[in-house]
Amino acid sequence: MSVESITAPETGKRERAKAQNRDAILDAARQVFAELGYETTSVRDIIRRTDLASGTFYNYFKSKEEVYHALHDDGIQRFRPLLRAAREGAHDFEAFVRAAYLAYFRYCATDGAPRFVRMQDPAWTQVRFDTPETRALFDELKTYLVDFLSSQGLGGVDPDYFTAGCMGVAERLAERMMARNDTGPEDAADFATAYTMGGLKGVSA
Amino acid sequence: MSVESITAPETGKRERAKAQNRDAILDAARQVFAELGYETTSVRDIIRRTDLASGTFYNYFKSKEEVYHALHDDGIQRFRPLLRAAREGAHDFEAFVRAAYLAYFRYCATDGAPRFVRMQDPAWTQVRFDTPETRALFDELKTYLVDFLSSQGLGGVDPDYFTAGCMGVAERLAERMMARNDTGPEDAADFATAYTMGGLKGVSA
Amino acid sequence: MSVESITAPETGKRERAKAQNRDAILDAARQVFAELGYETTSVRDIIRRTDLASGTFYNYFKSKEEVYHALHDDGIQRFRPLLRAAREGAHDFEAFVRAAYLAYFRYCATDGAPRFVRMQDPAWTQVRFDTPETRALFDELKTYLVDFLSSQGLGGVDPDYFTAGCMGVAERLAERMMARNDTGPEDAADFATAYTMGGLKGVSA
Amino acid sequence: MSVESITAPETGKRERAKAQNRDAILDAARQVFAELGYETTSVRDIIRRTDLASGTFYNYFKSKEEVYHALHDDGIQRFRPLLRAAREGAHDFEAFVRAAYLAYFRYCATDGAPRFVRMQDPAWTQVRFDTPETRALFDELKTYLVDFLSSQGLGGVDPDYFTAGCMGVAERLAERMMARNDTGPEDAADFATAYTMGGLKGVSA
DNA sequence: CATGAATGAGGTTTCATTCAT
DNA sequence: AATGAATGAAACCTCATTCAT
Repeated sequence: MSVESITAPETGKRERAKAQNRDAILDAARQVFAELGYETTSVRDIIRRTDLASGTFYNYFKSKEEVYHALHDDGIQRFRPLLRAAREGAHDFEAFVRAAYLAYFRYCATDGAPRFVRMQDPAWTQVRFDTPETRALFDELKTYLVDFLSSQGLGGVDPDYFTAGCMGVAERLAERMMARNDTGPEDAADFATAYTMGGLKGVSA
Repeated sequence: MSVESITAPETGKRERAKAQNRDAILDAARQVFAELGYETTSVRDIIRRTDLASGTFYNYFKSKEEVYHALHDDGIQRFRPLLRAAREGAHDFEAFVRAAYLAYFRYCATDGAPRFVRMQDPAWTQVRFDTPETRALFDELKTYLVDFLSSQGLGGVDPDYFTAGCMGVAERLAERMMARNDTGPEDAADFATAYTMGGLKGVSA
Repeated sequence: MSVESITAPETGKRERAKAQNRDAILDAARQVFAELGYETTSVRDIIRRTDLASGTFYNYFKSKEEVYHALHDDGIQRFRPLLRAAREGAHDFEAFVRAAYLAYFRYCATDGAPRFVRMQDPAWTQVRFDTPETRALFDELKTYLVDFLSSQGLGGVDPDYFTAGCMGVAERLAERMMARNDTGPEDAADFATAYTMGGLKGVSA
Repeated sequence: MSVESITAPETGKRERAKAQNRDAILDAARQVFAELGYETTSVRDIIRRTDLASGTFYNYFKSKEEVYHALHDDGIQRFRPLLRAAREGAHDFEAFVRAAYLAYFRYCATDGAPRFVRMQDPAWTQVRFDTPETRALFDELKTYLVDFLSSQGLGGVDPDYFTAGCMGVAERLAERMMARNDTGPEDAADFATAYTMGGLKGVSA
């Protein structure tokens, strides 16, 4: 019996299989949501993409909504460290803003469908849930922004609206960035940073 | 009662009935979508809210998606004249931006339905379709912005990103505005305008 | 337009079809319950015996239990007039008792499975629900018995126990009668009447 | 105790554990059947009430039906010695009848489980299986009754019907006894004995 | 022997849509 | 044009049972 098996007695085959299955379901769900859209996707569609049996789905998730949330929250949990790193690496406001936007656009470009979009003619469907994770991300960003603002004597700016404005810019630019071929995360981050720092004056400079 | 109704009473009644039925379905759909969310709502849920029979639905719409689009596009069609009016009444860029934001926030405040949102604990679901109408609105806004920008010698600004940024700001601020009690369309329009014109410098001025 | 259509405008094809379908489901259910037993039977088993589609079942009944009740209550409703007739035709207690037992045993012998019994090796299952109809039958019988008892100055007999005893005799004898080949409703009614009137003394007389 | 239990102390423990597990399952089943009714209960419901794993169930029973039978037959096996005792303690027919009824009503009052009844509003469901045990009980009772009858020169009484009548009276009175608050096993036994010995004449005496 | 996750058949139920009235 | 019952595909989900650990 190895030391390993003492320190991690729970990591037997069964546990590994469980984690693998859960991940297999999440992966399949990510794909199917991206292809069919959230609404059109059924639980069957998801499990058909795995080599698991239908009943197995219900050992891991209660419903399609629950997988969606898990996926969504996973996404946010992967992004939050990036945001935190942007915060920690940045020593002035503009550097933070740029790093945060860049992190987000890169994340969107590389990470599987951050928003599950059915990109088929004639319509795509986008579903957004407001979960605790979503709100926590919003709040984390707000905190960072407020810190910088108050350190610069800009306490008068409405922090809620400012945070919302930044997120709106990020979301919509990400959407355009991914629809276009002539531009990537760096361009988008440059634009978004200029817009956020100086508005029209910033972007036209 | 008009002459028409005497000579051909059936026709007038019928036509009125037809329009009434269509409207009844749309009204019911608006309510139900708002209550249950788009996904959860079924055609049955919609017709149950009217005093029509299930089959009658199909005399007016082919599917739930079609009603949704009709509702959505109706919303956009109600908004576009407002945007055009903002354009026509404005003689400089900032005046246009302000008027456009104000029109949008007022529209959201009074006609909350276009973004069928289920605001139930603990999550809301927002579904957005990308329809020709949606794209036409985006393009109309882009045209207006480009006109102003080029008239000011700012042709170097990426019009697609700029439009996207403005719409992102509008959408997210609208969301916050409706969630908060301490602020309304005017405040939101002031903030959005300042953000769009001058970014952080604008909003902190 | 005939007089008929005025007096019975509701009796169109549709109404007739509805009644037929309901009956078809009940008939199928009666058969299947008798063959498979209540527990083993599924809603699918029932509709498979009809030429209706699966969904149609749910236009008529909410569940297997509901069909069962309908069937059960139907049975009781068919029996109650027989009991009432026994009461009305009888001028003394013993005549009533005999007529009632005979009606019951005949009813059991002819009417489709009054109790749904799976008579297969190695076990049968008998399910009994206690519904308002069941209780109403018990109460009706009790009323008749009490009337006769009090008219004979036998008010001291516990009417609840007496009624229960008679029903117990009826049920168990019916069961035996149907399991045996050497005896029929008349014999069973004779025996039950003798038992009820005079107990051991009665039956051995 | 054998040498075995010294050299292999595990065996004793294991055997005890085995018996305990079996009993745990039976106890859980008794509860769940009583609460949910036979049909509604699933094997999962039963094992969830124990601290055993689902697979363990199948080391002891093949199916829900088998547990049910075990429980049912257990009940009958607990009752049969009481019936035999009634027989052995009684020196005339009436004494036997009274002792048997009393034993049954007491048994029902204390050991309600044998007739797994779900007494929920508005209906209860009673399931009865006809097993070899059930038939053996019927036959044992019939034997005793026949013995007494023939010893009294009453061979002409139909023993099958007579036994059935007695059992019907017992079952139905037990049901009423348990539903009522004003009466107990002794009253019920008195009534049943009077009914069985003298019918209406008996109970009104 | 106990465990408990995986299995997948099959049950329940909903629902968009059709079509006879 | 309105009705609303019938349809049956297909969704959801449960469950008894197996079997690797």
